[in-house]
Amino acid sequence: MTQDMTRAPSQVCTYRRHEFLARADERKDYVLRIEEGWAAQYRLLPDGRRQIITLFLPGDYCEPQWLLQGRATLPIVALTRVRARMLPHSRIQARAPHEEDSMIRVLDAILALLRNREKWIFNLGRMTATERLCNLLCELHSRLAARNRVLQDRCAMPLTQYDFADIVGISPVHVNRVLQTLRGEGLVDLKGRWMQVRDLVALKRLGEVPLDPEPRVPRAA
Amino acid sequence: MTQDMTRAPSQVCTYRRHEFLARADERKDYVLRIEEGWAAQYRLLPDGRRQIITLFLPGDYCEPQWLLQGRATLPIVALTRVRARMLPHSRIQARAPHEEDSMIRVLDAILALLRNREKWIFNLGRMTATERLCNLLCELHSRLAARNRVLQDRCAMPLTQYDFADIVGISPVHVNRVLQTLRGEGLVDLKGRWMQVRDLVALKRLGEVPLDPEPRVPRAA
DNA sequence: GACCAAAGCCAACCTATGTGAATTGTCCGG
DNA sequence: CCGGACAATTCACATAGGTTGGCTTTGGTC
Repeated sequence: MTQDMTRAPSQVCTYRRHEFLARADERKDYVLRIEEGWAAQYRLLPDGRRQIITLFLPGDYCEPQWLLQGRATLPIVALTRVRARMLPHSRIQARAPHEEDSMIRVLDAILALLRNREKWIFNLGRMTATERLCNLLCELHSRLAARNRVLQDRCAMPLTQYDFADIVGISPVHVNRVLQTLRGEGLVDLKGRWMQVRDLVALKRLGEVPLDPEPRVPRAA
Repeated sequence: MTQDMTRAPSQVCTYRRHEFLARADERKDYVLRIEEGWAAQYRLLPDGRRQIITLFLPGDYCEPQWLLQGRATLPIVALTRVRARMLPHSRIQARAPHEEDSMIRVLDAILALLRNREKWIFNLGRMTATERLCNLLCELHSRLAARNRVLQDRCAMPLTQYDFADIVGISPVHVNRVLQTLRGEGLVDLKGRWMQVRDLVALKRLGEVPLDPEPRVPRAA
């Protein structure tokens, strides 16, 4: 029987914290799907200034563009231990249109990235430190919730305050100041690799996150 | 003879300054290719803060994503009088792979946008006002040069200082201050809708733009 | 050629955020 | 239980860039 690319088990790989999932300009004939752990894509200036451009969370495709450009542009580093599945381009192309890991799904992921970057260009250009941080926390909360990784307002939060700083474009010291106030006002509690969201509505308001419409009761179970 | 979509003349449309090429969430079954004039995509907060996310210059596809998502996300406004060619999705799909306005060309444009946004997230997050402005001026200079719109270090520059402010995420007043110094130091001269680049190398250095390798002499003419 | 709006310019003052450097807390491996 | 490394916290001080408001120049239109 000939090999069925669409069904062949794909390879799983793991990375330790601080290990690279990609280096700048490296050739890539696959796309990763993160199964566990967090990773970050960043850009660095010789004088040490660092900006994180993209965060990859469990369930995310890690660099869907690799499918179209065949190479990485920026380095990607593991922020925690990471387990990821390697999806060779050939395998993705062989998938039927609406299956898991099909071409369409990956293209959708590219569009989602594009829109997320619209948001961050706005945040970095026009919002205050507090607004940016609140916005980030809301984004993380909702992305984790979408993957069923929020329980009772609590979720894992592996980012250090330095990581936060490099995402929202402020100094680590100021991250600390802002988090203190948010904690003091009873909005969120960040402690020991965990985040507890105490007042999501207020957090969204501060972060200029559009409130989503009242969830309607689902028709049937 | 049946109609040849790939050859049928596409419609040209024009917009006056401040007219919309797109509004948020509008359906789009075409992509524009700008022939003349500048346009900007932006995001606005109710309190008036505005951030320009993308600039469209002559030769650019205006919102290549429309091909994949069938709708606009953010408004796009003409910064000058604009002339653009409407490329219906069907026409793009009918094109042979490496022809003008083919699927591949449009996908490439999407990838280019994605990379440009990596750059701007970095700029907004980690660079100073002066660096951002210099970087922007270099970007514009090279994009215009690529379309043969730079003559003797001079090119048209329709952006107002307010526009600059909304691109690099600072106040109009500060744009003015920075431009004065750049002018004073003999790097660039911005005056009356024109830009004259007096010292491109220094400008790139200030803008943290990687210097490109010495242009090699082409093999043959 | 006069008029008006928009764009550019300027100065005084103010504040959000950065910097540097020291202190404390936490967790992990031996 | 101890030491080391990394993360969080604090404080004093510095500064880039924001804000307000007024004035001037430019350019397009009647």
